[in-house]
Amino acid sequence: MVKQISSHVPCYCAVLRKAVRRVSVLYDAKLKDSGLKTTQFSLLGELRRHRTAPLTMNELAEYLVMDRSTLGHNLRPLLRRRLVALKPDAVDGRTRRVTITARGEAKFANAEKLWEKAQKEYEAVIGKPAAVALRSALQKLATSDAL
Amino acid sequence: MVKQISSHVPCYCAVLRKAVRRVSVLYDAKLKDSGLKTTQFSLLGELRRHRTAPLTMNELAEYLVMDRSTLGHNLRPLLRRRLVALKPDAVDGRTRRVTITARGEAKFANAEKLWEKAQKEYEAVIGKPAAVALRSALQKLATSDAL
DNA sequence: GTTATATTGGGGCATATGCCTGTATAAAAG
DNA sequence: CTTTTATACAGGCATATGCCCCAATATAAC
Repeated sequence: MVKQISSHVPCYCAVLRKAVRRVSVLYDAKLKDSGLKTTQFSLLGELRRHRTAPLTMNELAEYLVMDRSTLGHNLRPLLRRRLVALKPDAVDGRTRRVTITARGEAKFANAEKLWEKAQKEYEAVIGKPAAVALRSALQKLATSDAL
Repeated sequence: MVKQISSHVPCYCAVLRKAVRRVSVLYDAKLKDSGLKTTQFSLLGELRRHRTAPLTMNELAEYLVMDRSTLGHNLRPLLRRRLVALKPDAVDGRTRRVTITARGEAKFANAEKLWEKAQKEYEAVIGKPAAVALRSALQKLATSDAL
């Protein structure tokens, strides 16, 4: 893209959404050859982080700051491709625990290299200190109880 | 929501997306009674800002930092509800200029009151100075040529 | 134990987002 | 003037997002 013009909009949400569109395009482009979208990459990453004690869908949704039904929808393509699996819980018949498969692990490892390039490019644009500070502010925002 | 837990994820994009989910829920909830989603409200606002000289779809997409096809999709529900209109350009047969209708203006004016409450609540959560600084950083990010 | 309440997740609906491809129109090349 | 190239937009495809309502299961109240 060239010579980006945009109104100076007062809406906090609108500006946030503009930024996420722009940044998502960057990350999705970098991840393209891996066959994963940014959301899918993040989802697999979260599962990887909880390999030893798989989360229920509710827990996973909370970690991802995502609606339960959204998580369900996002899991479907990954289930179809056997990158993740659902295991019925031993004690609670309602819950299913979400795990990353070996295929998923492999896919993630491959995508991680491309993701690092996206991270570097993002940092190059706004500067690493600013990037880290911004991420910290957004993390706080994303996990604020008060909202 | 209560007691939000979330991993400390290194991906700038993932955290940005988490934040946008969370904030969008707040704004959409506030705007609910207006019958407009946040994106629709922003879209109408942008049209309103250019009332006197309606933009082409390409121009509008650029202002919104949004893909052209995404804009087309987002316009469809608004066209259906007669909140916006497309006028063929006088000189260029390919372009269509997007305008907000009287109905759209009325809808926007009503939604604006609710939007202000969302803004206030958002500011209350993270503090007004932080909110303004964050918006400024995100605006820069959204409109950076380098990306 | 039976009933009431709460939790877990699924399915349907609508919008949001962007890619790729095609079509129509305009502008440039010759 | 015809051909080529560039631009503007539409449509199909897939994922992303969240709401609502519902069924199944579990827990609490009695």
